[in-house]
Amino acid sequence: MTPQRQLVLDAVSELGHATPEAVCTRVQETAPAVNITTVYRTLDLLEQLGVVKHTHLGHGAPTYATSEHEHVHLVCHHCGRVDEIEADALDDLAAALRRSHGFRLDATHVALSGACRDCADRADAELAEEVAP
Amino acid sequence: MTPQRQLVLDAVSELGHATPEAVCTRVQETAPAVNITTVYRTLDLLEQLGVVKHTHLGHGAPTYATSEHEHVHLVCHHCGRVDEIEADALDDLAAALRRSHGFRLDATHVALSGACRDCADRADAELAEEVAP
DNA sequence: CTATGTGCAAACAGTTTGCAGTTAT
DNA sequence: ATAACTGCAAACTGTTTGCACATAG
Repeated sequence: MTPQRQLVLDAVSELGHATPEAVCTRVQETAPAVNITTVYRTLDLLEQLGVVKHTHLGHGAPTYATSEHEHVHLVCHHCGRVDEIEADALDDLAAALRRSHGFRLDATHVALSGACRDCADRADAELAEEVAP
Repeated sequence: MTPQRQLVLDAVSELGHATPEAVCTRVQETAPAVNITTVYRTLDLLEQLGVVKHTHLGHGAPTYATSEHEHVHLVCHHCGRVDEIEADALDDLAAALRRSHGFRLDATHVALSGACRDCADRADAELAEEVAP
């Protein structure tokens, strides 16, 4: 465990979900020479070791978090807001997919996409306005 | 509707889910001068018009399909295999998320990640071998 | 003639790779 | 001295942007 690796792990722990870029920026606050290449390599390594996991929240860069920090993400594709829910919220679906298709769902790896409450409400309001202006 | 746009739409229809690159390659078979920039712009346009939709199947480029072609995707993060299931398989989950979080799920926009039957079975077999070699 | 569409080159973000220098063992 | 780790530069994929030219209404 080199100093760089410790710093990367610390950064992931402190930041919650963070992109490699964000981790790098954080690490560079205390060790400016650390290169983004090292961050990528270290994140890969830590993931192989099972210490961190990455999640795809959407189009952009993935985010890394410590492995304890496991939940399903709901991302709003209007405003980008990210909510977290308990992983067991998808247990029924996972069981059904396994039964019907032999598919073993990894619910935490990819976020669910949709509209958050606020954006859904706003869309409804705008729709109502068009109908009766 | 310019010739380029028609070609892009045709390519999307014929290819099923295709990345912008793949669409471009297909279009260039009949119109070699068409640029990938035009493909991107046209796909955006067709999506605004509601004619096509894109889905994120994983890390790489998104795939485009005609809007009729709506289903949920199951991608295996071991072998990359993509299965399609009916969109209503997630209706219960969608209802639950809406009730509990006001979140309106768009089940078709992002694929569900996991292990397909073959890869799951193979992983099980390897695990058994380690225990009793 | 004005708006729209196109192609090209260049930029961009995110990520990976090759290589040389460094450090630990 | 051998292996592992790091930093840097360069490549790479996927995507967007600015600009000049062409076309159509």
